[in-house]
Amino acid sequence: MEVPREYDAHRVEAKWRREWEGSDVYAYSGREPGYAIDTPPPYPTGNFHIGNALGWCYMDFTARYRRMRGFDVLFPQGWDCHGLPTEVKVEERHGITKNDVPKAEFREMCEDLTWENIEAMRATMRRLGFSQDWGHEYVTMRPEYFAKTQRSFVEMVRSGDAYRGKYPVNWCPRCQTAIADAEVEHEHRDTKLNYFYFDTGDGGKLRIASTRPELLPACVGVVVNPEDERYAEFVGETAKVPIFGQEVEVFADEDVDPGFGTGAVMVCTFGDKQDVEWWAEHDLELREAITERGYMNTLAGEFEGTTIPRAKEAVIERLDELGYLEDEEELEQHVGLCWRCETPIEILSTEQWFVEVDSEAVKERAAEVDWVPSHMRKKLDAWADEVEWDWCISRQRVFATPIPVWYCRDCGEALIPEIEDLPLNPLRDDPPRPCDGCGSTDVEAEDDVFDTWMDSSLSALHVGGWPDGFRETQLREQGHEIIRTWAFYTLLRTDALEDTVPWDTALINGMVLGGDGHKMSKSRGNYVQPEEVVEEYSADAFRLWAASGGAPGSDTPYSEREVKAGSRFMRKLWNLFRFSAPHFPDGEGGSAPHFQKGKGGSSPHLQGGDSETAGGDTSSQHELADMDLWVLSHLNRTLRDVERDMEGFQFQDAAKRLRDFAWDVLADDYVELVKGRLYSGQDPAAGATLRRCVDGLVRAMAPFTPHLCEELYSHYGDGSVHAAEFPSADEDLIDGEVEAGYGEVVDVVRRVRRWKSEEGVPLNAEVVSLEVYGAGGVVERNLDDVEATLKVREAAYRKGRPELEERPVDVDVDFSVLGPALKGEAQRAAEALKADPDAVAEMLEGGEVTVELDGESVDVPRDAVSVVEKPVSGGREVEVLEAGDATLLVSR
RNA sequence: GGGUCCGUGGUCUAGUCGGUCAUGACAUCGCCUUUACACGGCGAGGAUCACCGGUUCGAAUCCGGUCGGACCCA
Repeated sequence: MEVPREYDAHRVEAKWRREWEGSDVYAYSGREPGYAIDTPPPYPTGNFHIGNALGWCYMDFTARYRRMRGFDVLFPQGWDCHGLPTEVKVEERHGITKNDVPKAEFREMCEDLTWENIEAMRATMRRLGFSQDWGHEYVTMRPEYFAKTQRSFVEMVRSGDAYRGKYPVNWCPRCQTAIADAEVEHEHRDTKLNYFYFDTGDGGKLRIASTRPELLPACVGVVVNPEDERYAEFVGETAKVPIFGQEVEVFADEDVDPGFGTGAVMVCTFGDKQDVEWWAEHDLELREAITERGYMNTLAGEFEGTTIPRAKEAVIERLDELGYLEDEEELEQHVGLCWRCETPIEILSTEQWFVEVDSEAVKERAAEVDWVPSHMRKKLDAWADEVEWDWCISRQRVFATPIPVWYCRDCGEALIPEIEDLPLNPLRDDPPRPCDGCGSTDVEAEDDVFDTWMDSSLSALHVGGWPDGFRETQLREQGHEIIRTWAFYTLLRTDALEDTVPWDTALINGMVLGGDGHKMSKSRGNYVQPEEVVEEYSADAFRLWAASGGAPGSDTPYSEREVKAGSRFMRKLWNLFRFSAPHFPDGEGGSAPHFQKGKGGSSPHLQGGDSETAGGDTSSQHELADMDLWVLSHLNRTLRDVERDMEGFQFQDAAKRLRDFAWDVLADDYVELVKGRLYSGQDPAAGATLRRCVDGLVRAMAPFTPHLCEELYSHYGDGSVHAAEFPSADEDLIDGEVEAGYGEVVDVVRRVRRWKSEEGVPLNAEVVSLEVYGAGGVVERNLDDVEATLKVREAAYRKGRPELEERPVDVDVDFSVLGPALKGEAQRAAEALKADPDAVAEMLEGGEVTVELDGESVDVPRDAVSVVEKPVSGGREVEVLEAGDATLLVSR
């Protein structure tokens, strides 16, 4: 195998990217067992950002791992196209507003922009090496998809889960559309609390405080706390609204905070959600003074046609002129804003379609899902408890799925199409039949469209095969900031439509933080683009950062250092492979050598070649050395733990384990120890063991660093590593005794190497003699390894201790024994024992161990203490080293 | 204001159903060119485990509080 000296990540990654695009390694074919991922369909902004990339890395690790585990993985990519941001971009780009051109033409412009943006994001995804099956891509603006959105609506109307009605909704005056609770953001704004009064019948004054005096024309009542004695006399009376003159009733409600303002509140339709509650509960009149465009209407009289902020100023001015205004004070207020344009929202009562929200049902479904990390479910539950209104699904926009409904002009009934009529656009298509109610053919098309979440909340259903049957998907991956929207709506819709859960597991990623500790965002300027990282380092290095940056769910600081560390590890693997490959046994294809723990008492063997066919071929069996068993135990222990980590989506643990094995165990210890045997050329077990370890690493790392591992694996000439089997642990080879036994040899070698380093002696300088005292039998029979690795002319194994004076220097106390035995005395007893190691040593030899505390002799359990002895060389020209329990005498 | 998570060497981080001496990476410093790798190896220094209190023989770990941060919500 010819392995180039340097790993050229850019060349290699480009090569395999091309290769994979032309192959079907990632294609889903429907074989069992299946593993379906409900990949998020991102909004096609054209920018696949680093936060997206983190989540996609998690999915890709899982997809690749599952494929190697034999699952037929469905890793599709969707695009959640509809929505206002694209409309706004299109308006900017063409210098128009959506009303300047026919809707169909505007929609086409939106589609064009969307395709461009999708292509840009696809390129980034490919560049990062994600293994989606592009044959299963879906695009929500395509009729094939939005027919499903429409169908889901029709089904939910029929089942009573969706309905139409006139209710107060959140309204954005700028976007001129209704929006859902989940789309309302909140912000602190400085405003003024205005104190003024209403005249009451007998010449009295009812003082109220309001932040929204411009809503006086919409005032339909005044409410006070029933306990508030100041206002007891007014309850049931009427008051006259200043300027506008309507008489409104004063009533009592416990929800009024007597401590805020004057304790008397005016109820307007609608200032806020509290108004809506009072309005509904006390059956008040509906007086709306604000238009859908955010201007005052005719009810506002002289203020008609002004904007809300201007009306506010003008009304305050007029109140002042008329002598009603008494005071103003600064107030920090919480304002609801449109999530998209940050315009303060209004609450208007309009005719809309709604989906019924059953928070309890959603929570029950959420409880059936396995959340990783588990606490993320609390976020969903908390939101479910908070939702106040049913989900308003109508939007007064253009670029969205049309609501497939007509309304009868004669009897007003809604005409809902049949499933087979879908997809359709009522503005373009003829109604399929006359009105169901009166048979009239005079119908009017609905020109509202659906909330985009109506499309995207079907993603799991779509991936799971709906409406042609539905099979739960295995994995949903998303960020925790959209639990209240996407996760919530998806659970709700899957429950309503299929009476089940959308996914087995919800894996939630944290935010990617910038250098300032805040979530990375363009507006903060703490932003790094994934392409930049890939350009400077590599996709694989970026992926290693994503894997090891933190546990899924926790926020992960982006760290260039981590990316660099990843590159360095990749280089280590490359060099490890380059060193090892020439020593791999000849004539073997892709299968790594198979090892067998010896049966019937014989020692473990390995078999060269293809394990399936070489089962009885004893001629190719080689006897494994202790060091081989040692490293194989470590390897298999690592693989066992890695499997557990991958199953639990703990990528950072898996990556760290593999790194530790590769670097600390395999490269730093085993490779150094095995060199002697490799160079002798007489020991096929050495190369085979090395092969097995390297092969296990290459396969196990493949989900994380697919390009590097594909390149390495290609040297075997056995196809794609991504079609290979994930290395499973051979439990028989995991043996703590083997690890401990040969571990002593490793300790000896490390200690002497360190000594050489401390002495400033080159590592390959010869050591004249080495005597090892007090080590186990494994060290005795592996002295050759020690000699070869350390260049020792002659190593000797000795029983017992060297003839050196040994002096007790310290006492080790085992608190897990001493603590329970002596309770409160433990700490002092330990101090007393440590103070006199000689005495303790003597007592241990004699039998009973006691300690004097306050003049009293206290018994100490023998196994709670052990004496630490230090050998003291008696003037000999040797160096005395400690390696674990062994004592080494070296001379040079 | 509420919820969730978090606060460990200069930086990032492991450990958190308690057991003396706290893990690793990056950075810093010292030594070493040994036929995979000097973008390497071997070492060294560096942490009152945010703070206060409690439980306990014993707390980074459990409990309560304080302060600080992030995200979400009001």
